[in-house]
Amino acid sequence: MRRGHLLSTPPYEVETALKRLGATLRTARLRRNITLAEVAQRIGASREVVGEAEHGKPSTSIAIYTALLWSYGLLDRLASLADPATDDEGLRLASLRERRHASTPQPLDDDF
Amino acid sequence: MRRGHLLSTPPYEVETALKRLGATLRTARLRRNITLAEVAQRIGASREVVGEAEHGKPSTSIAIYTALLWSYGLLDRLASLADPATDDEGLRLASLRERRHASTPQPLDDDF
DNA sequence: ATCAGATGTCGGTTTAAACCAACATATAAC
DNA sequence: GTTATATGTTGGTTTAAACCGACATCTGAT
Repeated sequence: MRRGHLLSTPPYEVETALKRLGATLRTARLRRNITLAEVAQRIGASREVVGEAEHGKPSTSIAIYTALLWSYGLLDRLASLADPATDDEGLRLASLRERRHASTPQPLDDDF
Repeated sequence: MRRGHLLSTPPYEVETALKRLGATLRTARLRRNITLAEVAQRIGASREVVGEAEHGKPSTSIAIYTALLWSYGLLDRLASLADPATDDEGLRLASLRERRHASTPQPLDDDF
């Protein structure tokens, strides 16, 4: 590849976090006693990519990871990953100034 | 595309969760008063893909999302998304039987 | 050791992600 | 209004993700 280096060689912490996430996804699946092929079919993906997600492959789409969480009933935690209410650093900064000079053309449809 | 439908048309809950995640990532960035171009450069990606992540694009690689969390100091939460210790359903099942018939060829290197 | 099931891997095809540059639009400040 | 900055969008290129089939390997049980 050699274009953006992010996908091939992400920061070490990112790589590590993804490996851990993958391992937890594998544990969740095994506990539910289903195979790679079975979850793959459920979420509409191939068996290989699910295996890659469980290995924490960085270049795999977030849809795969998310669909796995969904199939295990663990989806609710995802959306609150960067939850503004618990983003301490962000809260500190927000209290100073919410934003100096930015543009938010479409209010980034918050209708969910 | 039309091959796997997951990337183009994920389950509604998945789509929604990703949009919410994207919105929180945008909030986190704005609070830190940095631009798309700036975070993009920091994490080694293009400005466009960061914008897409903030819109919750499902087909974007998890590396982008993860690197954003990392740059905001919010990475620690990711790995515990499917944390076996708090996977209630998984715990229930695990107490019954840890696994009937599976294979874990390489112990999925847990060295982190 | 054998057998069956699960997972890993390889080769080849299709599709599109990620990139880049340039331009369009929107917002904020003046 | 104008200007400056940020974000959105478009077109084109490169690279590889995701797919599929077949085969290899590993594990667990017999």
